[in-house]
Amino acid sequence: MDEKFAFALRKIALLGGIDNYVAVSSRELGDALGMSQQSASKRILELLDAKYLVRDLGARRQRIKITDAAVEELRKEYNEYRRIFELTDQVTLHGKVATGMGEGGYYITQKPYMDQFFAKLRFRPFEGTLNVRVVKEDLGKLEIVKSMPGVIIDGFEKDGRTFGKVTAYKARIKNIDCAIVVPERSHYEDILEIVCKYHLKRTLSINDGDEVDVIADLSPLSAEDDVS
Amino acid sequence: MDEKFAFALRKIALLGGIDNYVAVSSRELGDALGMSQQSASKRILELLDAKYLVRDLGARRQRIKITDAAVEELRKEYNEYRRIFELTDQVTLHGKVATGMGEGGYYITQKPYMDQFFAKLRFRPFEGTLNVRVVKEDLGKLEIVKSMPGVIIDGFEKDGRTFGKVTAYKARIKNIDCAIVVPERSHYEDILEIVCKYHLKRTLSINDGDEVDVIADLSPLSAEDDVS
DNA sequence: ATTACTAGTAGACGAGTAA
DNA sequence: TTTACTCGTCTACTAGTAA
Repeated sequence: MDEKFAFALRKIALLGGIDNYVAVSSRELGDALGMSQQSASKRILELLDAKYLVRDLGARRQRIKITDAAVEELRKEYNEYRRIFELTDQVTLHGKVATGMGEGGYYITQKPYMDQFFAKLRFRPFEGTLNVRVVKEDLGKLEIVKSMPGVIIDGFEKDGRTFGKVTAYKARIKNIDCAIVVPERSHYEDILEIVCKYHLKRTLSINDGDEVDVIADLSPLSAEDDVS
Repeated sequence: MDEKFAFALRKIALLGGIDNYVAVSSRELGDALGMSQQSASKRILELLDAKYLVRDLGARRQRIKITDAAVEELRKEYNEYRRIFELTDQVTLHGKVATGMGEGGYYITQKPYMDQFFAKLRFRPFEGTLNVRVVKEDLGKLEIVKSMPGVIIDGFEKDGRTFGKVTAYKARIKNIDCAIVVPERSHYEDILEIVCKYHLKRTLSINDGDEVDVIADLSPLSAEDDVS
């Protein structure tokens, strides 16, 4: 997204246009943005065109509201600031062990994935992933983790089927090294898929529904050290 | 600050240039900013000129670092995002009762101040302010409070002496209504000066060094309702 | 009051290139 | 390889003004 859009959307959000329609004239917005009424008017039209803003153009005063797509973009910037000011080198994600769909395990145990895991993360995953449903309050932290570079596990083709690229992030559960794996096109936004050389449920004596803390390692250096 | 500066500084901070010199070529920065090497080079020169960046121009690779002034600007934007995504209508500031310098009380009991307090906040302050030193972790929240409009108490002149503008923010301590007052040019960055119609120390039985929570009211509407 | 068009201008950007 | 100059283009802005 264009940075000037983010700037305008942020100011509109501060004026209250994030979950309600708010009456903001182009002059007022211009003042908030440090620009002329004309330019603010144009900016509003651009934001409407980009579907970042919806408007209720009344007779006297327009009322505007930020769309979900715009909130998402703003949250990305917010997460950048959190990375700058809040986070050190690790993030704790709290969640509940979810009933695995099993499918994740099928994917990850494909040999090309396994070989890359061993080369890049130095362990061969146990055949099966632990699924953790992250609590709502920590979804923002999860977004931050996903915004990090991580370790890229390349995709491949086999028997005419495409296995997509996967990003892995070093992590720990109760001091056991593991990795959070995020398929290129993951559908479950709040589910962590975790791979480990051990059978985590057995090793840690945890069952579906138990609460766990997953500590994701964010230090970029640790992900970079290559096979010697 | 120019928004394009903030954008560049944010990306440099994410690349690690916030508390260390970091090697970032103009091409790398250009990639991060979605612009050409030439433009990124120019942006760096502009930031150096504006004292938002310092540089160690080595033979092969330049190393850059963000200045404190730039961090301050970034923190302002961070606080805007916190207001958007974190805060509801109140902020709790934790701190310790500090030994009052007494001077705050002298200022606030000036009649022109007192009259405005009564007109705008509906109470006459007890002659004396309660000083609370906010814990380090809550200084960010304090900045957010100060970034809100608040209630403006106009300055005045008396006997050739200038009494500056003061901003007041509605607040509560242990359910007693009070106000945080911030002189236009306040020197103590971590000290809250609190005024109340009661003698707070006596009423609440608190002494220097005691820990207190000050709940600042951020809802903009409550500050706007005028004298009827 | 508003919103938003047109026209003119300043400045932001990238290509080419030097050091 | 770097950084950063000049220069041409194009875009983003404001002023004037209409509706």
